[in-house]
Amino acid sequence: MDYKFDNDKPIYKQLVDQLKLEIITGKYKPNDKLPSVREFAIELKVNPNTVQRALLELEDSKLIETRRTTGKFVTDNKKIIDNTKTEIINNIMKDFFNNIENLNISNEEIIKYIKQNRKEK
Amino acid sequence: MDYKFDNDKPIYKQLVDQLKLEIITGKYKPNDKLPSVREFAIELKVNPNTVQRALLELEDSKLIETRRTTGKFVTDNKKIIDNTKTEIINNIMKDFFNNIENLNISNEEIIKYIKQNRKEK
Amino acid sequence: MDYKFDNDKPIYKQLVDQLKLEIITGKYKPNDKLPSVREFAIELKVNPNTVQRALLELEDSKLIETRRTTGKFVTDNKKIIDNTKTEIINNIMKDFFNNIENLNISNEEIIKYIKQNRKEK
Amino acid sequence: MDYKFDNDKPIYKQLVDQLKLEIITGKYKPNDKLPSVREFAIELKVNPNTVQRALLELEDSKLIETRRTTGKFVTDNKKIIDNTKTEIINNIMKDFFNNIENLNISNEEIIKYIKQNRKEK
DNA sequence: GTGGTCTAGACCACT
DNA sequence: GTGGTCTAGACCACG
Repeated sequence: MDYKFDNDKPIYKQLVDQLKLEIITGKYKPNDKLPSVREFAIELKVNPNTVQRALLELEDSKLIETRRTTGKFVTDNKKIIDNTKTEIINNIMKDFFNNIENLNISNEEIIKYIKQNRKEK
Repeated sequence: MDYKFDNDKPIYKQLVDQLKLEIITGKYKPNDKLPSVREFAIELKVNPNTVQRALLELEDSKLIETRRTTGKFVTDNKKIIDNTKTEIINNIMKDFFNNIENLNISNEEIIKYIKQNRKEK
Repeated sequence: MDYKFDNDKPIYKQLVDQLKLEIITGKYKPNDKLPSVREFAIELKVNPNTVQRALLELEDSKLIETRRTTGKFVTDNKKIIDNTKTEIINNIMKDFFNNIENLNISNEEIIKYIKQNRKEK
Repeated sequence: MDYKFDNDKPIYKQLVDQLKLEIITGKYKPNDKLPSVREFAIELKVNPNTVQRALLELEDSKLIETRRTTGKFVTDNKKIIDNTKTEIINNIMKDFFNNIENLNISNEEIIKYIKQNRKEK
């Protein structure tokens, strides 16, 4: 795992996004134990508080839960994970639609652009 | 014209984006005179410094130019406007591709989503 | 018996409260023998140290006593049990009064709320 | 205003509760500007980060909003404030009911206790 | 060893 | 001057 942070967004927010992604794509599975705050901090070379803040946000969104003194775990509620995934996709699409809204571009043109420029894996 | 600003982005940057859009979509045409900084400020209910900063950035990108004592005008260089448009579109698409990059979504699915959810005007 | 612990309070404290309740409500009667630390630990799926700590606190409050080599027993001093009960009730009421203290709610309203929402058994 | 913090709860949480109360009881009114983070910190003799954390939580619950560079303001959405008030009351009552649930106390007894012990203002 | 909280102090962008 | 972020480092309760 190799995270690089850019300067446009707060690190903790990038971390939230990154971890969300890893949970909804199954890299971290339900009930998996996350690395401890300290381990994360060392691995990512950031301050433990920064990690803590990111994990707090994930916990608020119910994607992870803290079991006292034993660590933090990915939720076992798959519905929450699925909902999160749908929500993320919808947000991405909504942002995208907003961005091109005023540019008078047809769906045809967008689709053409995608086919020409996006390589699938 | 009724702008609302959100708190996530600097106002001046939102202003830059808005004005860029109005130039490349032809709402402001080449050689049009822009409202004065003061007028903008009153209309948008923002600090004149904020307007000033936005216009400065537009001037840097050559989309507008200051003609001494008479005001600020949209460039008459259509190529610059066209390039800006292309650049904006490319950026939007790039951001979009980045956002969905790790979600394992095929082009097919994206196209389907667009057809189902984006209404053209 | 099926205990679930929440993460806001220390487990041992939740255990103390639970056991206190079972003593003052007569589920465990005076002179009853308690399960051993080990049995408790298995039944509740917690660390034996946690059980130990809870029982220690109960012993401090005189509600249970250790008889060497034979185990731990609920006190036979009914006055202690009664006092504990009164104390618990007073604490609950005191907390409750504190909580609503600044909300400008009259006794009338509280009583009405109770009548409407609390079903007795 | 004179806050004292106890040691049972995190300071930031006590601050959240305190401010919530002051908002729902109208001590801070809709659209009021809150003292700045730094002012709060000095007044309460805590670290600005602690204040920041509390205000963040209030913002999450929509009770306050941040207007960039100008400060933090009580929401102008009275519905949110009302809902918060109802929610707080319900939580207090729910906790109370839970606490006395196993004690076999009748509504009559509770009401009598309240009448005897709670002095209204 | 685990997370939670707090402090002190710094730097930054924005207006 | 305003809030936002981050670091370094400390202490605590819990199990």
